[in-house]
Amino acid sequence: MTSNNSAVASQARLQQVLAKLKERKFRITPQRLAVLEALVASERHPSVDQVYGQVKARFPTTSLATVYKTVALLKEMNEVLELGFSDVGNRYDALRPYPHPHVICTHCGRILDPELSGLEALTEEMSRKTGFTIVSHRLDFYGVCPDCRKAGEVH
Amino acid sequence: MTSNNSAVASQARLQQVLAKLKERKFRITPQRLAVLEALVASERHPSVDQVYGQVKARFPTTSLATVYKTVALLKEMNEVLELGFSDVGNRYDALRPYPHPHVICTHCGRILDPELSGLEALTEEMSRKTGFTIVSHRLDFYGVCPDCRKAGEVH
DNA sequence: GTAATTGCAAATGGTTTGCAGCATC
DNA sequence: GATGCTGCAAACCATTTGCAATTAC
Repeated sequence: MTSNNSAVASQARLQQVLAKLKERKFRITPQRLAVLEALVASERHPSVDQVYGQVKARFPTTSLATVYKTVALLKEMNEVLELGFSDVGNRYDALRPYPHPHVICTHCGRILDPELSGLEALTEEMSRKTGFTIVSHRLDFYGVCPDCRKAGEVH
Repeated sequence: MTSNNSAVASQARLQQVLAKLKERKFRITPQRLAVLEALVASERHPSVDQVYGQVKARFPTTSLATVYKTVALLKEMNEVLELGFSDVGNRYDALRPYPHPHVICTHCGRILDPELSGLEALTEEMSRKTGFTIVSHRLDFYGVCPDCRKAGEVH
């Protein structure tokens, strides 16, 4: 069921982004479509290289530069969220292209997107204490996921 | 007073890091000392290039590579916090080398380090909802600081 | 004296760019 | 048919690395 749900969700998201591209009179080329599909198909916050790998499987002539250009275009349209990690480089989230919290497992690299109810209060506290008008944020937690912890305990 | 206080604080911090270097039998070269002093003197979360600039003013022969190597050493010793920004590159904080929240003004680039009381609760919520053991985090808010907002209103 | 550190120059790796040819609209 | 897009190769830029000469201990 989960896989069906996310397949449906990514289909909807794909159509949404395609509509915005057309609206802005950008062309829907096969390469662009493939990049978009790869981005939207994954909950995994893929890297450009991972996207490139998937795209090349279907369109072997596709170049890495085209993937970069498409990602840059989507970034500019605010249709993809870029997550820069100094150790592991840039990751992308085209399903939720707005700031949201992440938890990253430092052992297996998995990234989850939990909902946190306390974030608004924290933003408010920040704004009150500094006088800043807060526009955006980045919140990542690092730790060990239950699976990796279990695996570690065995030894 | 504020400038005196921070001068005292950075002196103390400098001695602390020097002690740890000696303890680990690392040599205190003039270049290393200058890099350390530059790092510790600034509340501004400087880049490697900015540190290099300051160091070169006192030791013109110093190379950029040496600055990188010193920063890498301090990073490995957990005596400096690296803040990677995908747009503006890496910034360093040797005064508070542990995870803590930041607010970045998207207009003037200023970075503040406020204390947030609600962060522990949020970490706890995250841990409870995902089952992760949380080890570390990264929390940045982006917005406009009071000064820049005022400047903007004038026009 | 010896092992660590420096400084140089070359290498690296992820990303961007210029441009000729091609494909979408 | 015109304009935008692709793919290639070269350019970029921050960071890292190899190594001979230097220096802290």
